[in-house]
Amino acid sequence: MKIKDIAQLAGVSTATVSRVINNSSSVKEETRKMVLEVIKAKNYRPNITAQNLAKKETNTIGVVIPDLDNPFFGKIIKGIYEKIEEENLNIILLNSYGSLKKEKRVIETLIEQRVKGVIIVPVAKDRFSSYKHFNRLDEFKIPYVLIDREIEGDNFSKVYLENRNGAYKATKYLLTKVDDIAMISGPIRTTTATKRLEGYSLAMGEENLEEKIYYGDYRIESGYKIITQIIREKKLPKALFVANNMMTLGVIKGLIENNIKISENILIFSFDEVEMAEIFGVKIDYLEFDVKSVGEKAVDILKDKLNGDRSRKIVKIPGKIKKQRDVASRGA
Amino acid sequence: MKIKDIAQLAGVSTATVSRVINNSSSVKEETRKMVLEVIKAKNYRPNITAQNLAKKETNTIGVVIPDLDNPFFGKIIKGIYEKIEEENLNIILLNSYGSLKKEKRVIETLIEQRVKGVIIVPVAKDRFSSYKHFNRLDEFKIPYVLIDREIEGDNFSKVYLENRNGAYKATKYLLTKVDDIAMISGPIRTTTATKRLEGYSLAMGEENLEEKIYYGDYRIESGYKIITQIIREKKLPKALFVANNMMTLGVIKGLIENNIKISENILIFSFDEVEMAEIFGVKIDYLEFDVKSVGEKAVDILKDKLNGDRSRKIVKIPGKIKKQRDVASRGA
DNA sequence: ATAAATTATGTAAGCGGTTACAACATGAGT
DNA sequence: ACTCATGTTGTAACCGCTTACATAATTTAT
Repeated sequence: MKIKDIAQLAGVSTATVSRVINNSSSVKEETRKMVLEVIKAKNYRPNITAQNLAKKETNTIGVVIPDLDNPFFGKIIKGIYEKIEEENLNIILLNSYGSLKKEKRVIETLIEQRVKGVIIVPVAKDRFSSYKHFNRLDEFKIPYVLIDREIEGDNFSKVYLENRNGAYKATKYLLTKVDDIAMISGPIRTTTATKRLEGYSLAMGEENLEEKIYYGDYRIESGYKIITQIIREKKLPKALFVANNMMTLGVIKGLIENNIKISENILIFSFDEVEMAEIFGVKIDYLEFDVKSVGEKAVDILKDKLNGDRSRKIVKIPGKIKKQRDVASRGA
Repeated sequence: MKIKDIAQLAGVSTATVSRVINNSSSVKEETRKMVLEVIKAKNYRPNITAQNLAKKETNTIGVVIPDLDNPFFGKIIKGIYEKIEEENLNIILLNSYGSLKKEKRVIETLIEQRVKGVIIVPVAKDRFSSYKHFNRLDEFKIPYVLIDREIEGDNFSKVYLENRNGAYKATKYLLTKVDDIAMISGPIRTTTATKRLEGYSLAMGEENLEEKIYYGDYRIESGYKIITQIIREKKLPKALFVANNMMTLGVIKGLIENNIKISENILIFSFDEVEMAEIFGVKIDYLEFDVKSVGEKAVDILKDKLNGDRSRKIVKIPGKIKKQRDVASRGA
């Protein structure tokens, strides 16, 4: 069942059918109705591939994520989805596996697909390693926006969490409680880690306090190892600012195993949300981000670009300090 | 830059270029090299839309999920992705939001896209409500496979977790420890809940033990409410078999809040994984499923169908009883 | 009533590829 | 040298839809 068949059945030309499908130029009300009836009767659906070819455009945008089953990215995808759904666009989802090589391949795929735009979590930390990929998109005039990870010295449009300021706020908050604050940082080769570290340093510096920094790699085990070592060496600070939620989980595990009471013996602040903590009765504070909005903002920017806006846009998602409800509620 | 341009530059016909791109019929080695050089030099990528139209097929499969940021589905998507990646297929991801109406719309979208196949988590519990959608796919000869949720009395190909037997195994396991086992079931309107309940009943019946069933709705709050009530009424069983991980979290929360020691005062068994438990030092047992393989198997089935296999395929993913490591490891 | 403007429709040329078919070149067999 | 099979290439139709342009039908203005 193609447009020609419908045209024949309705006794009109394919052009007319196309017009009613696309609501483009004027068609007599009577004709329109008739055509619609035939379409309905035959349960006809235009072939989007053909439409796209004829219109020289597609209705899909590419979304590139380094890890498909990470709920953090799930939320971002959700944000993207809800926004583009309204526009009748579709998502084609790709996994970069956090590898530069894969990222490159995946971008070529997106080019072949002639997607309308791209939203991507870049794997590279510095612009040199990934400039070329993104320039390829430029060649094909496919607009894109980077999300979540910053690239040092880039000039791309992007949206990400406020790392520096978030860490600063977090540390400032901790400083209202104690003055002995250590930090478990992410790997310094990542910009997120660097920025978060900067925020911590700034806040500590303002009070002329000594910094104590441990370097992890953003993963659970890393947080676990570090806290275990700290405990062994009996160097427990009054408060610990952990650069991401995964490492926080490792820290929590280590503390629980060693019977150290979180919030009594030590304050824990996680850079981002650890939703499970409350459920398990562990009282930590964290920065709460509207992660979904990362996706939403990215779509907004992409839409602007699709409308010809050539300016560079940067959106930082602000974090909100979230204090765990106190145990008081237990007895209630 | 289109195939014609490449042809011109290489001094051959578009047919020849197409041949080297597709590695279809024989092309003289010399010509092939030359064409490839031009392609490389010009960084040319064929337009897949055009290819698809000409070949009357697409390279995308549709994946419909009811909840984009649920890591459970994330794992399934990952499984699907890894399998289809090898085949040079792409995923177009759609959200049904667990709504029948949305599901219907989304299927029409997939039809318009003329996807090659569909993998979908159906929202309906009974076949009457969703038969029509799926028949639409049949009309367009688009093969599909249902995952995760069973539809009562259907005749579709599908892959899902072993609900009945899993629950049976779980209960049997608990029976080796205690004989006072209550169950928190999911909503009986879902087949998963019904099957899990059956498994529990069967095992209890075999021992002539009394069943004690509470009905929840698969969500955290529901588990929390139920356990709170049980505690208030002082009806705590020796063991509690909870029909899914979300409700288990609610149960854990309630128990912790009430200072009831899990595994000392009560045994908790979750139908599916609660990864966080170990981290937070909570000892529960659960059925472990290779969730990723749900996606993988679905792709296998889809591939068979694409190769013309018209048979109905059903795959049940087996669950493995996972006992939480004992606290012994703490001191070590 | 007639010209001009407007609306409704059809014709046919693309969109960027693939592929059936035909034509030509090459090498083997006799 | 001639025939035939095989390998290589080109021509052009086609995939299903959109749209510029042309034409026909209708309405509006005068």
